[in-house]
Amino acid sequence: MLETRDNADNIRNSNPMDEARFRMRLSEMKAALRDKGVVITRKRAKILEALLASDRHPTASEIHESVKAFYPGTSLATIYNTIDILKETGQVLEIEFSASANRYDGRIPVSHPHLVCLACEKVEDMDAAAPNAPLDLDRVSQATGYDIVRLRTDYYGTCPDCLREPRADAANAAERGFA
Amino acid sequence: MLETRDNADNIRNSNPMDEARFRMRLSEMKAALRDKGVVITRKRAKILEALLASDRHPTASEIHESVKAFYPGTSLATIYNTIDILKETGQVLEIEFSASANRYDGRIPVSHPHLVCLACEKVEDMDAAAPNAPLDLDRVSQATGYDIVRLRTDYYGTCPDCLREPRADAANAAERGFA
DNA sequence: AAGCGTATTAGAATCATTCTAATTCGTTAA
DNA sequence: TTAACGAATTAGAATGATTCTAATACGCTT
Repeated sequence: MLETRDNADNIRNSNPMDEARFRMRLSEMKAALRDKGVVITRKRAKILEALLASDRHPTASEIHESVKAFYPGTSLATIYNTIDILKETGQVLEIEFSASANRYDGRIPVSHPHLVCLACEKVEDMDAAAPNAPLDLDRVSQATGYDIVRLRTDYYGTCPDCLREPRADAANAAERGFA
Repeated sequence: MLETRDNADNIRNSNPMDEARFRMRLSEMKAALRDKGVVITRKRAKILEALLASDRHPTASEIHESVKAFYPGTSLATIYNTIDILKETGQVLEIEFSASANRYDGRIPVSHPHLVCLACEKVEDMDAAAPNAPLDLDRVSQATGYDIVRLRTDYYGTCPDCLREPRADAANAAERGFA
C-alpha cells in the first residue's frame, strides 16, 4: 500500500512538455485567436509562450516578467487583455485564488485536478490517469439540472519539498489562509 | 437515463437544516471556540447563527448585514475576525473566488462538492451521496507525497432557475468571468 | 504616405480583505 | 462596587490583484 518515491513523482507533476507538444499547443492557441479575428502581435506571442514554457501555472505578473525580458515596455494590462481573450476562446484554464494571484494553465486548458501547496503556493498538475474520477460534466448536468461547463478539483496540502525543509515563509503563507 | 425534475432537486440543495441539526452545529461551533479560549460574545453568537441560518453560503458582507439587524454598530472587521477563528478551528469551510466575495459554509465545514451558478453566483451543496467520488485525502497523500488536508470539488455552470429565466445581470456576471 | 481600426499604455479606480491603533467591554479580584 | 487587565471591537487606512479609462502608438491596407 505504501508508495515509493518514484511512484509518487509519477503521479504528480505528470507532464514534462516536449518540444513537439509545445509547438502544437502554441499553434492551437494562435489559431484560436486568429479565428476570433485577433491579431497575434509579437507581445501576444510571447505571452502564449510564457503560458506554455513552465509547468508552474504562472500568475499574470509572472507572465508579465517573462514578456518584459523581451519587450521591456510591456504593460500588465496587456497581459490581462490577452488572458481574457484566451479565456473567451477556452484556450487557458484560470485557477482562482482569493488570497493570492490567480494562476493560469495554458498547457491543459480544460478541467483537470491540481495539487496546491499551502506552504510554497505552487500548483502542480495531478496526473489525470490517477484513479480520480469525479463525475463527468454531462452526468452532473443531468443529475442536477444545471448546465455544467467546467469542474474544479484541487487538493490542498503541503508538498513533499516543503514537508522536507520547511521555510520561514511557509508557515506564514499557510497562516495567511492561502488556498 | 434522463432524470426527472424531482430527482435533480434531490441531488442538489440536499440538506434543508432542521432545528435539531441547527442547534447541534451551533453548540459544536461554540464549543470549538471556547476550547480555544475565545469568548462567545453576543455578536459572535449572531455571526455563527448567520452562518447556519441560510443554505446560501453567505459572504462576509451578507453575514455583516444579518448581524447588523441585531447589533447595528457591528463592524465588518469583527465578521472577518470571527471567520478567521472559525477557520483556524476547522469550523467553517471557505469557498474562495477571486472575481467576487468568498463564501462560507458553516453547516458542513469539511470538503464537499458544490454547484456554482455562473449567472446568479449562487453556490449550492451537491449531495455527497451523489456518485461523485474524487479520491479521498489519504489516498492522494500516499500517491503524491503531499500532506493533503482538504479538497475542493466544484462544478460551474448555469443553474436551472437561470436557464429558465435569464436575467439582465446574468450574462453580465458570466462575462465578467465570475467563477 | 494617409487613414483606420486594433493593440497598447500609464495610471486611476475598484473591491474584498487585512491591518492598525485607539477605544470599549467583560470578567475577575480586591 | 470598583479597579484593572486582557480580549473584543471599532473606524478608517492600507494592500494587492484586477479592471477600467482615455490617450497614444502601431500595423495593415490602399
